[in-house]
Amino acid sequence: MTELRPGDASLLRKVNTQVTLRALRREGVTTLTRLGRVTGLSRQTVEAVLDELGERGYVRELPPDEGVMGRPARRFAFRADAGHVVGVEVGGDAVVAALADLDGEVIAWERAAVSGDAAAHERLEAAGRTALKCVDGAGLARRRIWAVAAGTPGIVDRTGRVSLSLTLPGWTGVDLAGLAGRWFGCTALAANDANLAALAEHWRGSARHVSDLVYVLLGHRAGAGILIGGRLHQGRRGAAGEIGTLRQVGWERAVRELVEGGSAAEVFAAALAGDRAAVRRVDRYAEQLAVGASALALAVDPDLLVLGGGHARAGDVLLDPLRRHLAELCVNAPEVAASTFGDEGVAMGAVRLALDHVEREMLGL
Amino acid sequence: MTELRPGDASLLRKVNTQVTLRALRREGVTTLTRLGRVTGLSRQTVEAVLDELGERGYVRELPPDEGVMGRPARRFAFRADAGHVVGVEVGGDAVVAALADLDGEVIAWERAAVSGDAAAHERLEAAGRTALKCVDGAGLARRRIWAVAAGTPGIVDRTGRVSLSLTLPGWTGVDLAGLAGRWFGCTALAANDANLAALAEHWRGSARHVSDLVYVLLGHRAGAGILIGGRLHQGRRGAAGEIGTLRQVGWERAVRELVEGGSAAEVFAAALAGDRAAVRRVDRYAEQLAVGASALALAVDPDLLVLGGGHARAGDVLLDPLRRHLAELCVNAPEVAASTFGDEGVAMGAVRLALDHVEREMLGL
DNA sequence: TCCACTTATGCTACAAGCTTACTTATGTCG
DNA sequence: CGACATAAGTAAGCTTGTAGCATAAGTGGA
Repeated sequence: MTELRPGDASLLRKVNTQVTLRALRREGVTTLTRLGRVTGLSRQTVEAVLDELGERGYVRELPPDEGVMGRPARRFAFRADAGHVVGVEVGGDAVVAALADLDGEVIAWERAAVSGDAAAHERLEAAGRTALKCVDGAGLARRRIWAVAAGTPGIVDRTGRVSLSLTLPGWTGVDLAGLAGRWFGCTALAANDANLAALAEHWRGSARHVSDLVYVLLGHRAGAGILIGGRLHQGRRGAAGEIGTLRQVGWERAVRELVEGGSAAEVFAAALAGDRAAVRRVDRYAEQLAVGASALALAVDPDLLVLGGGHARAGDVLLDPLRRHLAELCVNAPEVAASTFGDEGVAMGAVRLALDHVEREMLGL
Repeated sequence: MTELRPGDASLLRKVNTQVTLRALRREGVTTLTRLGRVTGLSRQTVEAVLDELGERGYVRELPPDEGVMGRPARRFAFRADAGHVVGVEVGGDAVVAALADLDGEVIAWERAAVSGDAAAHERLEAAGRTALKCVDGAGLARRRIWAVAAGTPGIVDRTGRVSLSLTLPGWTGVDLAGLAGRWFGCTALAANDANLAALAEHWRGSARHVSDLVYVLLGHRAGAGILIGGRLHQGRRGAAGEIGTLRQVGWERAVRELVEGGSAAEVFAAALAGDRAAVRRVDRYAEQLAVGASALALAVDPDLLVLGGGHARAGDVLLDPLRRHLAELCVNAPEVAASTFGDEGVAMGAVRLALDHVEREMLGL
């Protein structure tokens, strides 16, 4: 269970700092008195906390509002530009980097194509170059980056090493987090791409008001990420959700079969237009996906199943047959929704992961 | 995420009460000074906390030790007999009740046979009777029971209602927690049997030092329970782990096929003796189980897979082929262990669930 | 029997953090 | 320019915590 430490008075301050900071960020620009009301803390306490946060650079005082009754209130705001994070997707055929401030507002995107059979060092170099370009292009000093996170296909262990990659050449064994740390000389994290995309959906996507979530990433390959209690569940070796590798489930084969008759986009378009053969092909794909998806759904019993990745852009052409097949297989199938992010989900999730780390640090563990 | 409340000084006291209580229970009979050292709190604080706990009846002061150097130290002990809980398994063909004190030491067991096709009200009556007999037989006043928990096959929702039972007649829709609450007029909880057995293994069984765990219950029917981060994961509707119902997995059929040639115990015994046909039969059973087990393992990537229920008593005769088939199916299969509890696992888990509730209450939220 | 030694207790002083109540400052509005 | 509204500032007091030191209550040996 959770380790529990004895608390002295400073613990109180930590808790109340956390409470105040959250309220301030939720409310936006706010007055002292209002913060007191909202948090349930006394004005004095809020003031003391804000002073401290101001000294540390996280909070700024604004000039008082004019034209209102009574003595002008002191106004405060969270300094979202106090620090920044970078989230990177290191994918099979592209690298996507996002630069974001502490509010998670993305300031700049940067993309680069990478060959599917590029060697590991080429892929890494492309990732680093793209991340740096993203920051430099935004005119931000590199030392302003507090954390970096990277997402990539394959199994990534807790230290951020790729412990197994079946799709990218030479990728197994790469210490992705370790190498990403050198880009800006800051802490770096790495995780499986589907896991990060799940995080993004929970943060700002289709799964905002949900606590247990299964995310299925469909594209050149299929993978899954799991959130339980709003937190990433990675498993002992980071392999949680890798059910697609089970032979009986056969996601790999399903993807291959789908694109036998042309590109996936073409098949979906034809099905949408009413082409019988394409409809059957999509239905067959959905049926095969449903086997793995229902296994995940039955194992986890999530509040929501989100479909993301390239194929999810097909929308209901794919989702409706999938829902049908799921209902056949599951006792009570979960709701199914499409991802709200396009091909930016993984990078967004990486931003969220980096922010999680920064926010923990910000308050001293 | 977790709701975060502002803290005043009383929060500190709560935290330190928790810390002190845990240390006291871990150490057994202990002196004031020692508790201070162990917890990292000052002796004064520990004393104040212990005074309070003494008044509430949770802690007792013992006469000082004799024959040691120096001034005799005041000695304290947790009063495990301050309250009691009852854990009940309401199974297909039997009811098992356990009475335990606050340390989780079982004071009395009580069992009763129930017909597999008994009506719901008969089964409930048998359960109530058994629970009451267990307490009465131990000479304990019924009002000393602070909480009851019950485990049963089928899907049990968060309120403790059986929302789906495929094996017990009339069982679907029974408000098990609500009815169990009347036995002793105290709070009552209910959950799926495999979930509770998983809890028991993590508490005092094979999974003590593990945080993510999949428990597979094998007997007349097959079910699974999942622990993540040491906590029960029940899912949206309490159906997490119900992968056995997936047709492709076919646990129900596997169980049927195993016992075609005689009772399960006979088949396992024959296999152990070297009977070729029995060995093949067990291997086939293991192979079929492995499909579902590997799906769970790939979905959750647990630290450990525990096998329990009647068939797990077969031991390595069943476990070894299962390990073999799992290794074939999983990228990196988890370790597999047999349950340490016989047919008492579910009731033990129910005891743990009830204790969890009591311990939360003991400290005020 | 008595005295030195050991160890824990009891007491006092004080610091951190939070709250409440009251006074004062600084605007707007008629 | 005075009344009113609103929030800031100030001071006292409570709870909970820690630290240091004198004191109590045993053991053990001369």
